[in-house]
Amino acid sequence: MRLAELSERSGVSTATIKYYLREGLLPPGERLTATKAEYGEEHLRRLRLVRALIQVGRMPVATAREVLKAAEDESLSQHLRLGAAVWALPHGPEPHEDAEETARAREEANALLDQLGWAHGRDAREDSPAYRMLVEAIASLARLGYPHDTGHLLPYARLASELAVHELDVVETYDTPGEQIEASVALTVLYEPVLLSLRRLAQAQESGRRFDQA
Amino acid sequence: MRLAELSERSGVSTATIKYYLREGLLPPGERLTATKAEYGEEHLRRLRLVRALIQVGRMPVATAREVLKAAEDESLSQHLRLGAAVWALPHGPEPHEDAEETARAREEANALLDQLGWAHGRDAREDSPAYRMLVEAIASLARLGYPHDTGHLLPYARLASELAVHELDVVETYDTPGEQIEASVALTVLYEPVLLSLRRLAQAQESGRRFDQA
DNA sequence: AATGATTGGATAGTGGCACTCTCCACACGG
DNA sequence: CCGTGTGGAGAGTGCCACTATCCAATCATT
Repeated sequence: MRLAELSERSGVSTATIKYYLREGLLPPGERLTATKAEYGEEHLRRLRLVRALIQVGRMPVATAREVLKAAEDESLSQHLRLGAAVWALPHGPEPHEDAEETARAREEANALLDQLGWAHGRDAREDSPAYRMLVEAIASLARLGYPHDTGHLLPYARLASELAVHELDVVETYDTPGEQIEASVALTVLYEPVLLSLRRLAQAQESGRRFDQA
Repeated sequence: MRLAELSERSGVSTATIKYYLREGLLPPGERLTATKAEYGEEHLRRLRLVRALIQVGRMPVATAREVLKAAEDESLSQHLRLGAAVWALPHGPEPHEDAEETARAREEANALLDQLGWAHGRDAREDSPAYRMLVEAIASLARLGYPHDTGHLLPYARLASELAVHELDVVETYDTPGEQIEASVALTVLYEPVLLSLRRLAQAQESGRRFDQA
């Protein structure tokens, strides 16, 4: 298929597809002549994945490129490739290293993770964006005087753990490593808005039940 | 305290505080003379909340203003004021109304919510950003051929529901409606990164357990 | 008083980013 | 053989969260 058809089938403008090609998010089509290139179904699929990463996952374009590169890098272990998307997901501001809440938040986070027995990569853990995101969120809660102790956090961690098991089960239904990687990237990113939107709907539901009893 | 002190205590530059004042995110200080204004502890607190909404909650400045306005609007019901932040949280792109997956995603979402008995505001539900976010996420999953049926989504909804109950319990520990509103805004926004980061850490943990068994 | 620094306020500018517009040479189709 | 369409490349656009610059008033110090 030509660029125009790729555009029509994906709902992405040709200008934007050209931009993604330039940025290396999409492999070039097969050049037929100087002015014609052929794109296949896998381009369409890749383009949809890219859109999902960028629009639904709110990932910067440069980051999406890194994720896709890591996912394709066969020299990395399956574990690292699976984690590529998680590592690159947007994660907000870095912790204020000079704030006193940050140090306490870090202790809180470590206590929580230790208690859960999430010892895997304990050394590397503090480098992870997700860890820093957790620390900053806890520090923000602390600054505003809201609860952020292990007791309040544990339910979240327990649920997160359940979800991870469930998600990896889904990933393992795919046969080839390549499919598993792509599934992991897609599910990590796409189930995030599912989870957030359901939480928000549940809050509305519960708040209505308590404060707006009809 | 003066603007400079407010800046120092909050870690936000004076230029940015002035910007927030201009944008109406922060009430003006008490003007003492033509060149002096006095800010109180409540300004500091409000500023920290604003920062949390914008930086941690990734909310646009204009949106944060709306949230805070709604939270203060005493003509609204407690239920609506509690929901202000949820309503305004960033929620990604609007569903492609002309895509066929969207219609099916909408059915899927309705089936799920009906099954959960989340009937509250069923009519208004489709207007809610969270609902549209859910539909778009399901449609994206469908486009990429990943599972998005009620069976897969139910666990997420169940967990979301647990969290909502837990969060509303915390909100109800505050005495005055004003405190409850602020707590609701802050907890909605700040527990979101907590949940996401824990999910990502749990994934890393679980993926390591399965694929990188040491 | 004189004076240099500081304050709050207004305005214009900056930088990052995701596109998007404009050209261009080429080539296919009638 | 010519109008339309194609893919490629570079510059431009629009948005947005700040941020830098001015300015007049006023405070702190001499």
